[in-house]
Amino acid sequence: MLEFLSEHMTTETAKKQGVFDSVDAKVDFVALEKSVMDWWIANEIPAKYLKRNDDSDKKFSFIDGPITANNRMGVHHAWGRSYKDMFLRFYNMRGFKQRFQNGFDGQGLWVEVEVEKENGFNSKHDIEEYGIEKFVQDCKDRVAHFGEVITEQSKLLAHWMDWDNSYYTLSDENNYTIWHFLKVCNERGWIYEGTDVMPWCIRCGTGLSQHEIATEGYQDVVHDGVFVKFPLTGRENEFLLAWTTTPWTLTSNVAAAVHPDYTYVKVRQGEEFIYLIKDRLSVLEGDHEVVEELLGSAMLGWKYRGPFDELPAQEGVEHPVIAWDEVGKDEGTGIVHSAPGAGPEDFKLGKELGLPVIAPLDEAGNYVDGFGSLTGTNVMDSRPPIYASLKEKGLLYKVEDYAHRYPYCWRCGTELVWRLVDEWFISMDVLRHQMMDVTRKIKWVPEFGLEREIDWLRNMQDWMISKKRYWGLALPIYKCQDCGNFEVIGSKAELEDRAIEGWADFEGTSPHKPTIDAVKIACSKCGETVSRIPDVGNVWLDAGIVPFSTIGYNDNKDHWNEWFPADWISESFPGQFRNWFYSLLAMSTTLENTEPFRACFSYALMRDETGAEMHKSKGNSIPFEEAAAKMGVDVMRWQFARHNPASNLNFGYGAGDEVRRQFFIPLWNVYSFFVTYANLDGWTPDDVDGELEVSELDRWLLSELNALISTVNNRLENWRPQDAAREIEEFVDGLSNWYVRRSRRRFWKSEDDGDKRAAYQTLYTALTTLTRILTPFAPFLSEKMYRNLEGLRSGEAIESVHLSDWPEVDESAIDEELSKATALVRRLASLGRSARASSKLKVRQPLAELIVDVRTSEERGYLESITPQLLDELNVKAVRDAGEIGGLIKHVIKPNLRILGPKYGKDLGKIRAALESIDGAAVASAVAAEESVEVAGFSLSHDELLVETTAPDGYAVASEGGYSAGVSMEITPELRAEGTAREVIRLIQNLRKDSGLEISDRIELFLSVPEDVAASLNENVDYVREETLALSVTFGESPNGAHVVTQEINESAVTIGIVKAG
RNA sequence: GGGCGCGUAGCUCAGUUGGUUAGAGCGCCACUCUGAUAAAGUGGAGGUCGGAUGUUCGAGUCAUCCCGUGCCCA
Repeated sequence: MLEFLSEHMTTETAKKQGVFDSVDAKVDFVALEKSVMDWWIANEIPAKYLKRNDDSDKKFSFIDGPITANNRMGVHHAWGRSYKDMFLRFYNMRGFKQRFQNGFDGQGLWVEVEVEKENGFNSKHDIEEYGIEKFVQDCKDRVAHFGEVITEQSKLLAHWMDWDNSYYTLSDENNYTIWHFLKVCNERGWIYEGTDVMPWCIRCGTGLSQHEIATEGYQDVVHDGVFVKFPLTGRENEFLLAWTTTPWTLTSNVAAAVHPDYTYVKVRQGEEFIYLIKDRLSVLEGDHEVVEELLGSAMLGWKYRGPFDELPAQEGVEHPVIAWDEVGKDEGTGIVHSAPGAGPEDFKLGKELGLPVIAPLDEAGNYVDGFGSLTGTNVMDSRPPIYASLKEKGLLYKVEDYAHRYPYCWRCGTELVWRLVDEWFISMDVLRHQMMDVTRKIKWVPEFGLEREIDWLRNMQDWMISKKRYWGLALPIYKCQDCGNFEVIGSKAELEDRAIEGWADFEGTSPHKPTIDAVKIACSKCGETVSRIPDVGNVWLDAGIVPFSTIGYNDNKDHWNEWFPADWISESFPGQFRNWFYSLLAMSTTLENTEPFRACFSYALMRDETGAEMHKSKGNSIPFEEAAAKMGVDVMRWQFARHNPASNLNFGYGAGDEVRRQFFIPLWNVYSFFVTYANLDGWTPDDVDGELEVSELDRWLLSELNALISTVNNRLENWRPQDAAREIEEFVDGLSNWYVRRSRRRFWKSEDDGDKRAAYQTLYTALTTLTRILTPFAPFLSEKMYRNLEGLRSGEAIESVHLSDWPEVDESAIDEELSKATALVRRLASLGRSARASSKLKVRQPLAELIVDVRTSEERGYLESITPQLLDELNVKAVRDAGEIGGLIKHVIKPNLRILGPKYGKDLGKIRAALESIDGAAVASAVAAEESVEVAGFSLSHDELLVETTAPDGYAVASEGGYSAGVSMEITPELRAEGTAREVIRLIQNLRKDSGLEISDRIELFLSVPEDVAASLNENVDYVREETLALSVTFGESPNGAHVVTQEINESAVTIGIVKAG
């Protein structure tokens, strides 16, 4: 057994000044991060990092998806920003030149809504009263403010971007580049003004595009389901029973739709006859009698009196029964009230049939003229008067609750209505197919992103690009009120060229409302003075153009060619397939017919730790700064990095603590261990004199290290950070729980020999290499370790790990055989411990032998080389291969399926059956002799069979996956004595420690023990002295002043005293 | 109604081209180690891998259908 202390490692050696700053075994990661951050700032490391590869020929082009600068950023943003920072760091350390440009999104309704809230506005009227110019300025100010806030927050995350050069989607360049895009669309004939019934927010006073209400715009609510009687003309006392969930639209009823192929019934209730679909008879109240069945087609062409025929708006309208295939029989009455001015399907149907359109609402949701007493009242208040009117006319059959999903305004939460409006669109007829081709050229991560995007493109309608608001892209569409011609202006210069008035007022301002609207042009068809349409643009135009606007598409084509397309973009996927990814694709396809990015990395949603949605109002959301201050940024980033991005992330402090305890603390312990002993020994990395005795353990660690670099490279290159992080975790586990544990005595021992120097050299190499691999994931800790291990030591060293090079793989260091052999030792050692545990025999008690069984002859071949490690790990005196023990044990022969399967196919069944009853011992010896065996008429070679063995009686065995380890349970007197000695040594070591002795202090040892224990100790007295640094061993009472402890060992009371020697 | 995911231990998840007896962490209980020590390790209990059928010598893995769930669309 090695002694771990000696002369020269006495007090004076311990005091020798080490080259590394001492490392506290306890660590406060948050405080550590603060000090690293301060050092970065003081030494301008981020700035140096950004410039690191300015002269490189290799480029990595990242286009940032702009974050909305409308509020503070939250932890869910930190997730995405951590990915961005991670991959950019990886490529920076590998020498790729980058732009590091962050983006802020700033135009659109979301900003308007917040500014309205700040000012207490409730409607567009309030804004107009306040003044559009002031309002727009407030919006700009808000974006500038939150741009700064998010910048500062991001810096806390160690998100290193070129913060002074962030782009804003509200910039002139961005807006004018969109103009160019729109002009190109118009040149291809894709831009048109359409009239349609659109979802409309009466608070915001604007329509919403399909992109905006899909999915997250819906809420589950309960509305009134209203059953209304429509009196049939020419059929006395006969009524259609219609059904609607939007009673306000009854005022605009024009027709009633039935399904021509479904069966309807005529029902008598009292004096009246009611028609409805047969399947929905259950909706009727009270007694009824079916008097007739008829097909829906039989009802076509019937006329009825509308429920609000008295209104001027209804004057002259005839109400027919019409056919519609979409009529369902699962809800309502199978008779659908149709109002082409207030429902999208109704509008489409009405258009086909040439029905009149009655549009009841203005932009604030008030009834327009022609609706009698309803005129001027709001749609949201319309239920009571409408029900009252229907009752009065005897048409209201009943009202009941109806639960359904209904669209709401995604910004302000107001219930939407359907309104007939004129909006501007980009036709997708041609573009959609071109976009699909472009989409297929891109690498989507996760892969199903491709299908999602294609699916959206296949189904999406034309892109509605107009919005009747104030703050946003000024759509450069000029429509002549005289001749109806419209033109799209493609640049500022073109506008100046075409301007016939107002240019002087506009010049010097940004292209926003209201200043842009001072400029008028002359109609190219009729010469009339033409104004811009008042609408602003869809916000996804703003974000979609950035691969053009931010890298010089208009004014520096060389630069643009250098950086376009992006190598990589990254964003959260819910929503982005129809938003940012979509608009990027649309604009790049239109302008260049090519992909705007080569790889798209996307990730799911952040939830709280229990998997619930995070909401400020629910109190389960975590502010970013709080998370940074409580769990630390590295822990947060690691939690992000190790997660599978395709599934939702349950984020929280519990998970963070797990990361800290499972990963960071063991890593820190290794680092702390290294620094402690290197300092104690005065070891430095420059300590290169003398031979190194590189051990197998050293070679193993370096092999694992180089394999790790290679794997991490591969995983990150393929956008799989979670795999990279887990590989690193595996490595750190091996480093901590195998390399360091197995190497401890090499560091403790006295001689300054080649073996010890090799251990230091190896561990140092592993740690310094690991710091670099960790850098993209845990930028603070890696810097801290790097500074101490390398940066502080020499003026020539690169000052920051973030400026250092990513490690190269040394293929020659990778030894797969050794890696497999070591994996086998670890596995067998683990099984051996398991066997010991089941036998209740402590590791401290030496045992005579370990019998191991492995699965393949390849593994059998490793046994000799790993035996010393097994002896040491499991405290046994011998290791035996179960295959050599012949008749003592039972053999089970199994087919090696991986070889036999492809070779024998169906015959494998026969072989298996034969093996069930074969003579195991005979086959085992044949296999051991590498002879072939006859089985079921087939000649199988030794490597086509697997021999499994079980240990004999008297052994405790553990097995798993074809591996077994058994320890002999028989304890001889000699083994017992040694075990006892070990117990006593442990007691002495504890006592030394509790008594405050230095590691290297010598002691006088006094033992007051029963006779049998004394005998055991006498047999092992040299061992006891070496291990405990005892100069003398005395059996008897301890002198006064000795440190004393009494404890029971193997049912005997033992009293030990120690006195520090000399 | 259609498209795309997901479904593996009580919970959260891993499982690379199909291969022998499916793993980890957390939680619970017990134990071990004790000069990395407010760390670490080992064991126990816990799985018909959502279900069925098929392909195959062999299916957690591939195919089809069904169930549940989520997202996207109608």
